[in-house]
Amino acid sequence: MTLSPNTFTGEYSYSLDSKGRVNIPARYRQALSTDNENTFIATRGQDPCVWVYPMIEWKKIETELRKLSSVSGIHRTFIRQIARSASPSTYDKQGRIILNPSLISYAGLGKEVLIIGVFNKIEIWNPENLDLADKKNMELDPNEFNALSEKIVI
Amino acid sequence: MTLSPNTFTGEYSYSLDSKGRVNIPARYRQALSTDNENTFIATRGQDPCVWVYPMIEWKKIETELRKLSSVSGIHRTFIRQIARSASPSTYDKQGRIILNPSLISYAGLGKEVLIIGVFNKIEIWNPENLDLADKKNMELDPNEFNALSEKIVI
DNA sequence: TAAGATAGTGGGTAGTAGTGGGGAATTTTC
DNA sequence: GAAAATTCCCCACTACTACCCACTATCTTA
Repeated sequence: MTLSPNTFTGEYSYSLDSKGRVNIPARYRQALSTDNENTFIATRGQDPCVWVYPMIEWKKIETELRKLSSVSGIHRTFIRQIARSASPSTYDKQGRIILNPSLISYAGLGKEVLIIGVFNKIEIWNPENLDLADKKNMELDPNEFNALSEKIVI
Repeated sequence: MTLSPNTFTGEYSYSLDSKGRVNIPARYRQALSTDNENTFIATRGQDPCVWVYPMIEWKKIETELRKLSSVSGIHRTFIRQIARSASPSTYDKQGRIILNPSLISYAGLGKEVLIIGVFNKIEIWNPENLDLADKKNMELDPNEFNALSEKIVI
């Protein structure tokens, strides 16, 4: 049973092999609509992790970025930062995508990785980094966190 | 797997040989639609790098530039800068294009170059220059960068 | 509970991609 | 018109990647 198409939730512990391959959880693959052609785009997260978008979700971001004019230097830098780390990957017969070395080192991934579904995208973490990042974000902004809980009813 | 035709993302480290040849990453060549006839146009980037456009993308830019009035000196200079250094290059059997010496020196390219796909064009960088340019742009306008990330990347 | 199906992991291999260099063809110079 | 220089095309070597297969563990179903 899956929720809406291209929506991911839940947490999985998988392994990254010596060739840079990670399995996409079967649940997530089943949630992927066919127009994605079994393809994801992996890119740098804003936290130290890898963000994985279904292809059609990524294209929405791309469309937004294309609207930005290249006249200003900061726009060019912004677009470049996002584009340079983005690489499409179609999963193989076993359901794995390939992460390129630069993404692996950015997220500090080792053999054991944590895969988390965050609605429209998937995050891939080194389990240790996740704890650190969460703690850090909480400490930085405890009020913000409380404000959010009041705003959003779960 | 490639995204839409004539769309490039990702980052590659390749070498510029003694004859001024650089490889176009296989991924990018595969993304090139056939009406480009294996041809790119290389020109000066607005940052200190080489911009490489698929032929048909370049033609669009050319028509845009034609529309710009040549009344103002700034316009004339802008158009001249882009036009004078633009040169077409069809890639050889091994997938390489040739960069002319003036472009190489403009971008300060050495043996090792960084190739970045920025959606509608490809950028060729000296890795050191890229860091500098990004830092410079960030310092000029740090707030705008954050504003953009909040608006666009979800 | 047993058997079949599905999911995750690991490794081998053929084909492709990247790099360097040689030689033919063309252009330039004296 | 010949020699030199430059450009362009082709070939060969190496390394890597994408694909395929096999094994094990887990889940499902009868």
